[in-house]
Amino acid sequence: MKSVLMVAEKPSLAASLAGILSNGRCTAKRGNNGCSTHEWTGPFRNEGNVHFRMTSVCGHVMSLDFISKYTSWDKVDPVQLFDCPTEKKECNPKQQMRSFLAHEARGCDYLVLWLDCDKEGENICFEVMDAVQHVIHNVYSTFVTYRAHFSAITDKDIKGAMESLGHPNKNEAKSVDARQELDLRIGCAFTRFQTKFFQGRYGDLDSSLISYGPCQTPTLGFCVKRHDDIQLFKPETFWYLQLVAGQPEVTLEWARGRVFKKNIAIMLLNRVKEHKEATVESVSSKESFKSKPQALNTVELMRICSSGLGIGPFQAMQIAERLYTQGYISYPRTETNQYPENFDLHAVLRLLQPSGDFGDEARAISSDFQTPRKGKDAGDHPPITPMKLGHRNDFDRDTWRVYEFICRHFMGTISRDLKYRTTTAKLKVGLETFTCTANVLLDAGFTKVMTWQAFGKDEAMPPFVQGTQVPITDVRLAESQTGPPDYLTEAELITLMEQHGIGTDASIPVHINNICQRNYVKIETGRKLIPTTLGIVLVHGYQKIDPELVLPTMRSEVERMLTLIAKGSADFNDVLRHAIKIFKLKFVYFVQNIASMDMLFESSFSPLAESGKAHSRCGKCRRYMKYIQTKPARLYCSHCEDNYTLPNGNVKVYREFKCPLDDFGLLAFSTGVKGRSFAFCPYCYNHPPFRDMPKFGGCNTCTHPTCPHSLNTLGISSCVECETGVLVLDSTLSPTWKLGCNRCDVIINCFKGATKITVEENKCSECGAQLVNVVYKSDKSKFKDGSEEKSGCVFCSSEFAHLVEKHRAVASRQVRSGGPSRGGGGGAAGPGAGNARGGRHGGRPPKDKMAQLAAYFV
DNA sequence: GCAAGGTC
Repeated sequence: MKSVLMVAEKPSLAASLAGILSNGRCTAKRGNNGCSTHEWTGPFRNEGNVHFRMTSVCGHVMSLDFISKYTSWDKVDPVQLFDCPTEKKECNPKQQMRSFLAHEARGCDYLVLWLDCDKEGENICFEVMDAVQHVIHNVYSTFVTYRAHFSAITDKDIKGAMESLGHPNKNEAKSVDARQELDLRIGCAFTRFQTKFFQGRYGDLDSSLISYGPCQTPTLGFCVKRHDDIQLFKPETFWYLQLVAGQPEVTLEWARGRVFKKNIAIMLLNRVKEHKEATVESVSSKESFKSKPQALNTVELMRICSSGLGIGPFQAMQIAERLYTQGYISYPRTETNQYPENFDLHAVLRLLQPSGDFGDEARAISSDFQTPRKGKDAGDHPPITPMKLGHRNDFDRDTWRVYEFICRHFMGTISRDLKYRTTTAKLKVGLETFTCTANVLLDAGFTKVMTWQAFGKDEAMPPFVQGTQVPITDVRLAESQTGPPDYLTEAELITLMEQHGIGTDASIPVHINNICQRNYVKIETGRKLIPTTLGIVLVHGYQKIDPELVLPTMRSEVERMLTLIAKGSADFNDVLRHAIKIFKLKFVYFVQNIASMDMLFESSFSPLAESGKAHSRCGKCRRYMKYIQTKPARLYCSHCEDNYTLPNGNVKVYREFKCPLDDFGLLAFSTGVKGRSFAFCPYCYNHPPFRDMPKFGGCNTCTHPTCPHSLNTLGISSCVECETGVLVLDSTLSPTWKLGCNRCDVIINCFKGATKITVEENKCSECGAQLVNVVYKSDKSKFKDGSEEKSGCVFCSSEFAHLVEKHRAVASRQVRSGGPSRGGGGGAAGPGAGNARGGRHGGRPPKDKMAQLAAYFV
């Protein structure tokens, strides 16, 4: 018996297709990459019975990238990315999709491709064929490989597709290859160039990546456009007449709406004032409808989640994905908003009826079932509908809200339209016309279940009778101003993206998420998108250099060229070469004129030279803080609007270290090689986290139990001179090392050139100081026996004696007792070992470190 | 460290 391999785009679809094609009689076996294989026996074309094996991929198998030589941002000029070689790599090497497919293809004579019926699906067809070409004989032959064309996952459609198999479309697949290559080259070239150009110039750019992309940049463009409209808006004053008449009194609307010239308004007012009565010219009423919704597709789901539920599209899709994998809703990524012909709407309605939350509505609708509206059938997946009844307690709050919305929306689509009556009265005063309208609800229709769209209160109207006179109670001139538009809402942005073909249902939330994460826009209350300074400056910069770079039409122009490839009317290589040439020219021009964008950056951000080298991140918002060197020296976080006082002296960023308490980037303070130095957290320095830590203290006064920079971890012994200080290892200047007192100016330089020094748990049996472990590079060892590593006591170990010197910090205040006798006057003489041990020379022995710490806690 | 497109 012959065998047929069939491949779908995702595991869930493979299962559905196998179920339909085998009439529910297939076996299933789960692969270790999440893809299942289903098997059964049945007839195939004119082969009689064959063995079917149906499996799937997980979206694309391959993705495009530059060859490894061009991955370096430092060694490669971005302009090279327009011509350099690319290669296809497996999207997810861990999945081993290619070898999985090859394995499943063993022994198969035919290949039937069930990928989604769009260009991406066509492209994946060829990825699958490539993966199995060495296993299935003649896989590129039209007698071996077939393509199923289906537009809905229904019995009829799927079995029909099996009866009329076609062939994969090479041109459509190639158009996707071209799109991938263009996006890669253009996006990466611009992104690398911009990032490298601006990153090194400004200290307070709050994004580590200044990205450009053919979808994300126009998306940002929409947000900035609205911002500019608001900024450029000039309010205009206008005037209008308000007429009060009738019994009960109503304020009527002026048919002219408003006028922008005051003297004209006054003239018209005076003419009206000549009359004491208004004439009822007509009273008419008509029935109006508000249509029930169309079946739900992805974009509409995202829009309503954002505008109605306050859940962003990215999160909404994550929730929808989870609801789908748990079987509560149908596949959530679809453009189609029309139910398939034989879709069993009643079955869905039946499963909702037992619900305690909307079961009443479900039952009411089932006895008053209405045919749903027609919409668009994109041929991908059926609309999003409930598949299983869920209960409030099954989900977290937002998941329930999304699920409940999907259920209620479904019921809305098979409800009646909302019906209301509008009554309009037209009153005439001289030549001026005034109207009064009142709406009265006749049938709530779908709003009974979609309660958030409910009709407002019924409106009343005085009993105006045509042809009669009505006394005018009052007429006055009102003044008002035109207002600016509001910022773009997320729902509006989604609509704009959809209209301009920016992104797809699956990628729209990703693009919006991107421009938020890159700090180009912020989402404020009401899910409005407010562009940041960075976002505004970027878009304005493009507009100065090459406005096309930010126009949504740029994407559609590329898509138009790609369609030529897909239709077979243009050659793949010609189109690609042409498009790359254009964008390379644009890129070169952009690079040449980057100064005009830089001017905008200059006026919005602080050049790095001015803001000093020390710029560390704020622990609250993770943005870089401004280093203000003018006294008093401080760090300023412009986002949080907080200031942090700094010690006077040299302040540098202390590598990548962060304070474990507040996430602020650690800094290193020093007054020179021979002066004091310590690590500190700018937040703790101003707001000590522990009672025993002094204000304006460094990490060497912090009693955090585990932080690798704290007094607890790096303390060695009590100070050899002052009463309360502790000598703490300072590694901020390594490979220069010192023990510094955290209270006075005592400094013990030691172990110069060591690569690593760690403070050990154990104490010296003689003086009680913590032991240290010192490591030198093998060829740089300073130990007399040449060994690389030794543990011992800084004060007592003879092997350490020649590596430890003691002196007082230079250019600092006099310490209390002083005395040149101590420790041989700061020379290299026996590191105060004498005073540390004996105390006979007036010094005290170093106390037990933990006892010292305990004293701190009191 | 980069794009956009699938899907999980």
